[in-house]
Amino acid sequence: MRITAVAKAETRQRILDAAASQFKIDGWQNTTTRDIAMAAGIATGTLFNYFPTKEAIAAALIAEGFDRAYEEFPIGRIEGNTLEADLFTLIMSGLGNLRDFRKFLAPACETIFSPLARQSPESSGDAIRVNHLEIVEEIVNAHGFPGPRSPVAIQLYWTLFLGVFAFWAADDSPGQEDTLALLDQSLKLFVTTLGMNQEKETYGRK
Amino acid sequence: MRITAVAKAETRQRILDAAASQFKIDGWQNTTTRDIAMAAGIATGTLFNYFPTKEAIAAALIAEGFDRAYEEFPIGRIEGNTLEADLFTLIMSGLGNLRDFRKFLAPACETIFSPLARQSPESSGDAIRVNHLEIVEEIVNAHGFPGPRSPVAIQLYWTLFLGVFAFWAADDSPGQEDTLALLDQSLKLFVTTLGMNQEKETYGRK
DNA sequence: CAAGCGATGTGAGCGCGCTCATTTTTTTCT
DNA sequence: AGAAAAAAATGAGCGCGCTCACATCGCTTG
Repeated sequence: MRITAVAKAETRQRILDAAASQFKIDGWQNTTTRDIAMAAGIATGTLFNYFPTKEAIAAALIAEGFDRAYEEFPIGRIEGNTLEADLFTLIMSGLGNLRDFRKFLAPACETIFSPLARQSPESSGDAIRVNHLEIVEEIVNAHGFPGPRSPVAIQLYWTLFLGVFAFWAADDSPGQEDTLALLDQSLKLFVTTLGMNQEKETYGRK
Repeated sequence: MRITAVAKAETRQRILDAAASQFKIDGWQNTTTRDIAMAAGIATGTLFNYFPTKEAIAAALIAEGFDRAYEEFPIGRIEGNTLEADLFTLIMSGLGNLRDFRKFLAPACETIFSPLARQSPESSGDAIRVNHLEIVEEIVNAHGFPGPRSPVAIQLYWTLFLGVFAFWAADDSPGQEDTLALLDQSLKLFVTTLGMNQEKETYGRK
């Protein structure tokens, strides 16, 4: 039982490594699940014992990157920073961790992140979304906007986040400075929304 | 040459009708291109002479709905309305035309609209996006925000639009009132952005 | 150690979107 | 009208993501 648990974790990691390197070589579309399985030294069927879908593999890579960003984020928060600055730091940290995957993960994220894919309640991307929103909620609260947020505000945040993510994935400007500008502007708008909702609770579902 | 042109248009329409009704019955995922072809009375191969991909069929249905909205939109515009109000009218009109498709088109749009799918320059959804942005640009200009818009502003608009679209597709609140609230708020933010960019041109790519 | 059993690995096979060599239909030319 | 060329339709077939009936492993028990 001990041995197998370790073996499973190792296999899982081997799949992720194999997938990451294959994606880098051939891109998302051109990498087949058979390729990944072969590179990881397992049968195709086995691969699907570890990840329910091909996109779940990519989702796991993305989740890893953002989880690392959450851990790195200073527990105390605030320290005189504005809410915008904290969210800016958090998001750029997450994107930074995904730097290596930027190019080839973009097409994958289409399916993972799309707000339109919401029909599958336990999709690969849903966990990432929920997790991310929890962290953001926490930070927002720490800055004196007591929750809970209205559904409109949450929806807006996620929409803006997706927009930034998508832009970042395709942004070849030097130092991704265009992404920085977009993120800055997006966060300003989000905080504006928070302010509005704080004054007049017009949009929450009753 | 005359006869075939008419026949081709008829076949095209037959495909769209067959697809729409099949989608309604079985949803997007469960409808196969073979189903559509059979229902339209043609071979599967023929279907792909008319539409390059399955998603292009859905894209055509969506484009039809929005094109109708563009036509319906009063040419004079403005007439004392705010920019928000005009955009609100336009978008709600487009969504209204897609009412019948709302439920089953959502998963399709994932691939069509996703900002992450930008890698394919002549994808089915790209034409819809470009077309829509042109109309919006025109309306914005008519309201005294002379173009051209900064890339950040355009990206933000499309992001917000997608968010609204996605929300609408899944919104079962009575009369889609939650969508109305989200759209209202989204447009406010967009106009805010326009105002900011007008005063200080900070974010445009040099 | 052998038998039993759950957990894990396996790969042939399914149904899908889509392709392309071929056949069928339509148009053009004399 | 008939022959040649162009356009359109066809469906067997390909490669993909994913499944599932079965094989294999490794642990527990007598």
